[in-house]
Amino acid sequence: MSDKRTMLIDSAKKLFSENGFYATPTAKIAKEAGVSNGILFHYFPTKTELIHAMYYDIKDRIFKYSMSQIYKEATLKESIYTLWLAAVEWNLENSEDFDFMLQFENSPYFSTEIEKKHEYVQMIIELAEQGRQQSVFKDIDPLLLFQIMSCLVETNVKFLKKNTSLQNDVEFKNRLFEIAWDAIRK
Amino acid sequence: MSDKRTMLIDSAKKLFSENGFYATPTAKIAKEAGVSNGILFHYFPTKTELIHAMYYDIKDRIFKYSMSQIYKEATLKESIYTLWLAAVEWNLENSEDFDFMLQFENSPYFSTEIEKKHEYVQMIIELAEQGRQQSVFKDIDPLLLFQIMSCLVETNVKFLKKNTSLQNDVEFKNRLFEIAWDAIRK
DNA sequence: AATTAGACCGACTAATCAGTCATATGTAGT
DNA sequence: ACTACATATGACTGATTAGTCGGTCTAATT
Repeated sequence: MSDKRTMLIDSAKKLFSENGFYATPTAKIAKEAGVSNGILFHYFPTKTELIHAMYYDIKDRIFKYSMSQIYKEATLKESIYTLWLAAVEWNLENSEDFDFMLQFENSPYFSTEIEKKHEYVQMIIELAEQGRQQSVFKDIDPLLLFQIMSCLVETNVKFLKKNTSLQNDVEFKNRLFEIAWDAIRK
Repeated sequence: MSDKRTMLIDSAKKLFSENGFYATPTAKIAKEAGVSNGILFHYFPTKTELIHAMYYDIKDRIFKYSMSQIYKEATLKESIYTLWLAAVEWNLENSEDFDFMLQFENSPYFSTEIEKKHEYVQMIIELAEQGRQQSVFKDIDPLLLFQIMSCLVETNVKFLKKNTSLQNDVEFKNRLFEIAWDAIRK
């Protein structure tokens, strides 16, 4: 994997999260990365392919991080808590990735088919199915449970980004988790 | 309020929800509305102002609809239920408005300052404040409570749009409401 | 030494698009 | 009949931008 390819993705991420991807010319991305315009299209034949590559790159990284946090002997609630916290903290620490994702997932570039394919989503859906069978979660579609958790994480991260003083407040974060937990538990 | 102005907004809504607003040229909007290119800029000096006008137009309409559903003697839970249901049903019935809103609220055109200005948002924030003071809701920022309700409505509408058979299932909708209610109640 | 292939450059182009402008018509007040 | 303003047109423009292309450089292979 080339150095320049990575630098292009990083620059794109930065500029996209600042101005959105429609207001970010490819030429500017190349300039920011300190490479030529032509090399961008050498690695990513179209701007769309660059954007898709970025999406998968981010999902992979958050998945790896989440998996590193989880442990096997945990109860269901503990697992959900760990995953919830991992998602919140990862998104706070990777703010540009978060902004990019928000924009991407609500743009015409995105479809639910793209989303469902990823192993990260599959893993959480399985967990939701488990909790439902054990009568711990409310009796609704596991995909919907996943989407509810996701949208709550999203809302919480947005809120914490605006209220920086609360970002390290463990007690507050626990209260936020209780909201999510009460929503899905029976 | 001119006829053509309304037609421009309607055409823009249709095209934006199909292709997104960056992929929709102003010329196409005018053509779809059956008016000249120039008149678009007579009513909306810039494309951005057209987009903002559409946002306020939609908020106004959902506000009016919600207010028509609510009644004064209702308990707090009843009021929240009515507002939640009104939002879900309105968004289901006004699918193009919903798609536009999703896109807009996650684009660089949008800011929380714009959101907070609207009386619809103000009204719900007040209700949230009320519930918090009465110890019915969890003890968190009313704005956050509003955003949590909004994101849950959003998720529910997205889900119902994909599962058309559930759209008229009152019992299912009640279960969806319980999720939202459990999330915010103490 | 000759060949090849991929990385790399940046000037260039073809197309697109937001917004302008000269012009014209309707219409309401004086 | 005159003024003034809102409504309307559509050809036009200046700026921007995704993607191309002709060509150079380097390093490995034959």
